[in-house]
Amino acid sequence: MATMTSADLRVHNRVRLLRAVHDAPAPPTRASVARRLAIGRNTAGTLVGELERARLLREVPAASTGRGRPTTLLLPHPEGPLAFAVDVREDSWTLAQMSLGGELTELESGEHDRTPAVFTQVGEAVARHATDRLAAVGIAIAGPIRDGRRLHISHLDWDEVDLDEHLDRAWPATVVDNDARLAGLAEARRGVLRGVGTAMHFHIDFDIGGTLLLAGDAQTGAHNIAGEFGHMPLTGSPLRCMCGAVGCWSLDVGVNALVRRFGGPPGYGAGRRLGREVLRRAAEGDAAAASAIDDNAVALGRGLGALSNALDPEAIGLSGLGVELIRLRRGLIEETCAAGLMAFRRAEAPRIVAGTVGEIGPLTGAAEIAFDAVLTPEWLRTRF
Amino acid sequence: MATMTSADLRVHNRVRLLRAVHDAPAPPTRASVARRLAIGRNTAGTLVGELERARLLREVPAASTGRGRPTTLLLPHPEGPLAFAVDVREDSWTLAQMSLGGELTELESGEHDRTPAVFTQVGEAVARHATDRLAAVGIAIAGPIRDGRRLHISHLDWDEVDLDEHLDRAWPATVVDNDARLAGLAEARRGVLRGVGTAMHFHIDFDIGGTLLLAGDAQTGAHNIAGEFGHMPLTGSPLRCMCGAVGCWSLDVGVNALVRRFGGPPGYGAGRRLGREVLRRAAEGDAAAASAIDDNAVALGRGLGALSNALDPEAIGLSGLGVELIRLRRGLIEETCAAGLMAFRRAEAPRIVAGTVGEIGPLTGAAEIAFDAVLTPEWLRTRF
DNA sequence: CATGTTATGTTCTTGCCCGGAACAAAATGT
DNA sequence: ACATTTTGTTCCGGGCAAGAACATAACATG
Repeated sequence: MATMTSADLRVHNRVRLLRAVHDAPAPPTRASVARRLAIGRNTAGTLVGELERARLLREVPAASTGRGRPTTLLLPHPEGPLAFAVDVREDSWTLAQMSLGGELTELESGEHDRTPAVFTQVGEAVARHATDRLAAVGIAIAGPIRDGRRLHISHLDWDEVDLDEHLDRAWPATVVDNDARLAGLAEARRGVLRGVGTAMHFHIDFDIGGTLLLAGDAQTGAHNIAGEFGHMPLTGSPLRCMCGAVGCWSLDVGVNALVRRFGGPPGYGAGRRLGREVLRRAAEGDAAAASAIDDNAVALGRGLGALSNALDPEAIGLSGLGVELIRLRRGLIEETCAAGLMAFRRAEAPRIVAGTVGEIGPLTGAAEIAFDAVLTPEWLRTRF
Repeated sequence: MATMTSADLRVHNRVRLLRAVHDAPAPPTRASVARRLAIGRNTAGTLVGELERARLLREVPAASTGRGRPTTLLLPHPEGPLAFAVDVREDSWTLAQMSLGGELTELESGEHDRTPAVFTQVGEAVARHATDRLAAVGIAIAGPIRDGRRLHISHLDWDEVDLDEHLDRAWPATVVDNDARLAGLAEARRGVLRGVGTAMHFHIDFDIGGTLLLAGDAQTGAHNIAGEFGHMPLTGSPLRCMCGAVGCWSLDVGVNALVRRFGGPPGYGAGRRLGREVLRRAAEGDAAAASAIDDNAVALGRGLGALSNALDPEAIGLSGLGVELIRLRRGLIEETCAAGLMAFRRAEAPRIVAGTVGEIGPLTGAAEIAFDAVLTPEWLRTRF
């Protein structure tokens, strides 16, 4: 709750208005935003006028919907700020841009050599596409990012890579976060978890990562490394995990569990292929594959039940392999989840839902945190 | 982010000022509050004057601390609002009052018959002490409270008791919450977790309950039943828990685990005595008792490590039996916690700290949530 | 003991903000 | 053609916090 003078009030309302435009599922009208924010038509007129002169919004006549004087649609200004989003996966990366309102456009993608040199590569791509419209960059990385800079990515053998040493000083304002958390944030802002007050989201890839989502924001923890739900001993596995702990949930859920089961080849590209292969064989009736999928679903459900007792979500989103598991084994997941719930919770169990943002979840989330840095009083002040 | 007119600004700042007085560890001076809120001395003067006329604050000359014109101390007004707090335990209850600033005074206590009739009893006690200063009542109850009204308390055999049927219509504004969560809230507001951005707190009694504390607020979940961390399968127990799930952490941590180990008598009063007895015998060198304490500490540490991976707290508070466990077995708890942490977290493990609020934690937390209902623009408007 | 220093309180002015009222404008419905 | 509905626009009024200047009450210094 920051200090407020009457001048700050204007800034505050400008931010609210821009945030309303950004968060709307479709471009809203000036009149609807005024109603939504509970401000007068006169005030809305003033605010929109200022934001248009600041090249943040553009007004175009709206198609009339009935009686009454027609109003205008609020669109991002053609010279308005853009957020860049980068998704750094285990062997490739993608660069995209998002404009106010959430429209995402892919700009470029590439492979990388699994060393931090990828950041130089990405930096060059950013420089190629950057214009003076670029306001902030968000980066999604498949691993924990302590304090927003120190990377510990076991599957790339990055133990404590300091991001600041790899981001050129010429980089624009940059925020970095974990891909699973950003996938969850994307669902909370623009997907199936929109409007849910308390939600959990899990992104299931090789292992399982996730985030607690409260009122559309992802919980980060004290060192920005919250969300490693996959490294809790929820399913009784006796194995030691490569994270250093024993019995991690991730040993039983995700592609790695399938790879271990079928003695597949190591290596992440190969593992991903094997994962798809197992899904395909299960669909064709292969009993061993089906049983592996069953085990994955059961382990997933057990963990979801346990975590629901602790965090009481209204809904649980799943992405990555989780979408397939819901499609193939919804009943099994829900049953095992219910079995893990305290009895009195079972009547009102959390909804388990498949993410709707899809593979661009991390990219979308990265763009959202970049915009979060833009839609602030501080940034807005630079524009006036 | 609510609507704001310039008139709301004044209300907003009145709330901020009162909140600053309430949250301060000791009565603050007018000048210090002005600095803290970053408002001018003139504005502070106006605000304090208004709040004094509204019988919310009283100003008394402050002892001078050095050079400069002496300022005034901001104290609760002698006719100002009071919050009542009730702690309903398994066989007894306590009623206390809190004034602005956090001073807690016990008013009355009693036994009860383990039926919801306790609420009638408590209601009569509240009526005995209520004056027109009473602004809100907070109640702490040892069990989950779904949606703030439906109670599921297994050890009292309350399956789905509707609180609204037992709270007389004449009751003042009342908020109800779980005792473990409120104990954590008390530590976050007035105890060892004050100022910690992300914290977990666990109240260890017969079993273990807790809460995630974010910026001094307790996470409630979608149905107000978050925090049942004790009902996650974190320690590999094969037993079925009376909650309906299997392998709950609470089966291995808390007084119930000691009772089961020593085949002690059922019943909560007896269990509590046995718990103290085991602690005493362990202190006297009894090997079986010491081993039981060890097992409790090990199970506690394992769970804390697992949960820290997921939630990344800066500090973990413990109350109830947890205070004794820290005193007797800090090393063991920290070791097993570290073993459950992902390796890269071990260098910066969460601090494990004993609560400092003590047995009045639930009562203090209940008073805090009652004051939370008072220190709002809405309530304040009724006072002007 | 007189004077300077420091921190705070008080008063007045100024710039800004939002809401409300009244009116204008642009569409639909009859 | 005219009423109705919804929105945009203009102007005014009440209100707020900041800043400057001054007043005040303590301590510090010699």
